[in-house]
Amino acid sequence: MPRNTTGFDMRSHYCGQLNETLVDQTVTVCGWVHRRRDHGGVIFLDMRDRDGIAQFVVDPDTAEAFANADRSRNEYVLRITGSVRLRPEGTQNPDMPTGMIEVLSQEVEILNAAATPPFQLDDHGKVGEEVRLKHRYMDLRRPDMIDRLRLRSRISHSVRAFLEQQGFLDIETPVLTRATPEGARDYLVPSRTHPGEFFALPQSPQLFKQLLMVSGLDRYYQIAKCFRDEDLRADRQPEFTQIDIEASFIEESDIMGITESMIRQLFDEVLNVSLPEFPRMTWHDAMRRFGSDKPDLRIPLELVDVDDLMKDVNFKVFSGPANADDGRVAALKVPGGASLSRKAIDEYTDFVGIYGAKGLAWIKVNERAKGIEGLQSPIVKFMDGIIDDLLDRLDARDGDIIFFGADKAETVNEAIGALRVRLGADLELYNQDWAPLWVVDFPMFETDDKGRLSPLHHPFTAPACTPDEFRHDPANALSRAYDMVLNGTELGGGSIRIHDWQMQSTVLEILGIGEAEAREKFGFLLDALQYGAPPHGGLAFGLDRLVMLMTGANTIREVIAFPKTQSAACLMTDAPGEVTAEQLKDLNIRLRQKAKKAEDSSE
RNA sequence: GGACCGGUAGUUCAGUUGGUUAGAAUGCCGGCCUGUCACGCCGGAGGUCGCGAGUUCGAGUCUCGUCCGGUCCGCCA
Repeated sequence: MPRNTTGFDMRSHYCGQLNETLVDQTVTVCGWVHRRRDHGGVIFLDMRDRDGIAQFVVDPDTAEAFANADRSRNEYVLRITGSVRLRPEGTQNPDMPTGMIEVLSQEVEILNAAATPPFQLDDHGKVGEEVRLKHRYMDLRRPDMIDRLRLRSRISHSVRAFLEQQGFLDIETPVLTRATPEGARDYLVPSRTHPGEFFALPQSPQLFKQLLMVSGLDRYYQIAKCFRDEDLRADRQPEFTQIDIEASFIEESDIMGITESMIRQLFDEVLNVSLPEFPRMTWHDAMRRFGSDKPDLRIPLELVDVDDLMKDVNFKVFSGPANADDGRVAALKVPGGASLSRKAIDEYTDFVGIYGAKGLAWIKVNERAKGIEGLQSPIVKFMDGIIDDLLDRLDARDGDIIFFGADKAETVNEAIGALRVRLGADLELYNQDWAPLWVVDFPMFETDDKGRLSPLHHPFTAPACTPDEFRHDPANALSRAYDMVLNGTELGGGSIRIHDWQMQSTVLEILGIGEAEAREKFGFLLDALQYGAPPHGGLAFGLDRLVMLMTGANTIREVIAFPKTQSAACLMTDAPGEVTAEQLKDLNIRLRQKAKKAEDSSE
């Protein structure tokens, strides 16, 4: 009997495990025909399974095996028994991990035939994502996809092992729960037993994990599915996965320390990367220096304030924001950027326009020694008298370009912050592979367009000041929230929570949630906070984004086995779908209009 | 809700100023081939040009609408 490394009887080895140490041994593998090369007198079968690809040779001497190999086509499922041997001199394939050996097949059993695949599974043809998603079970056979899912599994395993070792308990929380106001749009599930009422799928286990702290579970974690019915992006799916963590009797430094260790150990174990210390940056500094609350520190460019210089220039586009309370004039110097073409600059002007910027001023520093003559710019004529101060402050040198944003501070931050990231990518300015950091000292609230306060994090975040100070000036209060950022992506965020029911009531009141509504929607939380709630806090990581970064994928769809499209549909199952009239009746639901598909077919 | 890009053979794409029978590569099918590994050679099949209107003597090509996919803005506590 061959040594069996698979633990099951049907086969002895995975294809990827075959190597020189097995020469002269008889092995049995099961897998898919990756490719078949028929030379008339001899047939080569590249067999593929989860572990890799190996070459099998079928000879006419074994007539039955040869006939089955002859019948086989791509993606047929075969079971092959044969003996491992070194490939003849000159026929080794150094491009294949198993290329030193081949298996001379004695038995070829066709376990299942396969229709012609809808697309080529090898790396040699490009395939559109739409086709891949429709036949996702085929797409997932590709080694790239298997590798990403395998890495995802290793990541969640590493995280679980770390947290278990630190005494965190894996506790499941409900998926059918109640809708709470604020936040994202809920996915709703109608209740049959309570006609007219609905469950909501959780946007996160936030309230449950806080209640587990009230229960005294002390340290909780869960790899939990979360649901938000909002429009999608490359890094956003309607259902996504969080590594959710909460602990009691802790402060910011405790939870930040332990989760930073977790991420550092994860990168070490899975990628063999030792991450640098995570610097801490205040939200205010991040916005000022990078125009973003999740700065990509791989890019060595910074926004520089020049409001003071621009207050008196004869150029209203700059002097206006420079003198306005909510305005900002910021400069972004790109070393060597003077070589950018007019066309490229026009494209960047369009780009910042997406974020509401009305234009993009610039100065090319061609030859600084020549003074104004050495500068090329549509705006330099307005800079009389300040140009030297400006260039000194930016340490501008020959060959640099300086971009300017002047508008409301929020617009400048968004536009020039995005431009900074775009330039980093376009000009390949990255000076390190991994740039993690903590962003801290977030404001409690932001002001929405109607002048109301809304929470920057969520309404259970504790303020970083005394209750008296908080009530006196909530608009300027800072929170005890923290975000972990990696390469310009928010990996996770969390906070120390409010554990005092009066403070929680105050926050809800400031957010415009009246006592009656708070009682109705959050009554169970306010009650719980009165029954001995410990100080507690936690954090949640976006697992999909983490895996995306660690695998180098461009979208989180590449690290999710069965993702949805931008319109939140599944091309494989065709979900969502219609339901029968009986089902709707059971749920006490009548549709206001016919579904679109029905409408199309009836007209 | 909005901006932009795309939809032509199973797949990836080309298709000129609106003009004959819509092409290529790959895949697929058949034949040949005993050392290939994206095997090779010969032959063949394969198309509602996303869908619907309109303009025109004539539409893959122009116009409008619509559906689908993608990127982004808004949105995502």
